[in-house]
Amino acid sequence: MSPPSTPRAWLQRINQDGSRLTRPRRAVVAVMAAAQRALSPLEVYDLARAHYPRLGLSTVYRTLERLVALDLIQRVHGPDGCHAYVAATAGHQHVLLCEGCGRTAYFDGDNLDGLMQQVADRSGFQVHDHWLQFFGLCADCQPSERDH
Amino acid sequence: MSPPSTPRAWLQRINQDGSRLTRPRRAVVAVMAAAQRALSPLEVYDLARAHYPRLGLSTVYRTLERLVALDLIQRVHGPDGCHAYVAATAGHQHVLLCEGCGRTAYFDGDNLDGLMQQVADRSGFQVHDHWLQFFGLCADCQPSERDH
DNA sequence: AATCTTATTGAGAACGATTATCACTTGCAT
DNA sequence: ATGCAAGTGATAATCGTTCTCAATAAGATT
Repeated sequence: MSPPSTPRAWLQRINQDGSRLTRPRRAVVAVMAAAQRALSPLEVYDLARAHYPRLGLSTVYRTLERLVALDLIQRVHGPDGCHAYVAATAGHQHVLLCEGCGRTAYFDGDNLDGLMQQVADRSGFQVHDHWLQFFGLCADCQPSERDH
Repeated sequence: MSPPSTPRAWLQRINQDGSRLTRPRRAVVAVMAAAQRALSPLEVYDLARAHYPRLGLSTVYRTLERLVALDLIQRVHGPDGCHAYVAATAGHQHVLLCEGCGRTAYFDGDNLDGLMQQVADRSGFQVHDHWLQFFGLCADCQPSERDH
């Protein structure tokens, strides 16, 4: 049940959905499936025009929206921007975000069900979703001891 | 070391910082110190004009920014908007957000240090911050069994 | 291959939220 | 009371996102 990881598989999934396989979509998919980090719509636009120069910005927005709906990508919220997107992973995973370069990784969280239940009981809230995100610096963005 | 909870104490803190105690600031502080839920800048603007009608919107933005810097309020990120503010709490707390009305509560999270360490070891990231947020419906926003 | 239908597209306008500008005001130290 | 720098608000400028609509092209049908 893992989301497809190759552009080819993404395109199949789009097709299954009844959507057309257009060149603009191929370009956006190529970029998002290859991205190792969270990208803003504008970054996607710039990168995708390398594949298909007459791509329009509106189409990037529309396509990102659709890829989110298909669970192929997900939106990532950070302290600064809140409109970056990365390839999604299987199931409910938690995001680890590099504040230097935007690189993302996923990790399995602790089981938070107990805590959710406890909080629900105490607060009277019905808790039905959660975010757990870690922020830091990836290996490449850490100042090495020597550099100092 | 808990942040002050009365408007009076907030004003003292602003004063200590070397900032002037102006009427626009008093109006914004009055609103934020009383708010039980996350407010957008525009909402703050509307509410604060009840206290001081010739308040300008720019000043609201500037004041919110300053209150964040003083740790009196904090920015809350939600699935939809990312520009709402609530009164901050002592230390590192986690946010519980009502998706119906925006009401917020805080809870003490599990100790995530172990998980952070584990993730750091596996990923090579230096992890130095985290977010844990729960989303749900507060008691008032839950559809009661009868309403169905 | 030619045709048709309709989803999709891109250019540009429109929009809403945030930030910058700048002459004027006001807190507050003197 | 006075002076001055911090702060203010009206307005303009800017940014990211969404809307509009005529033109295009995917893919089914023949």
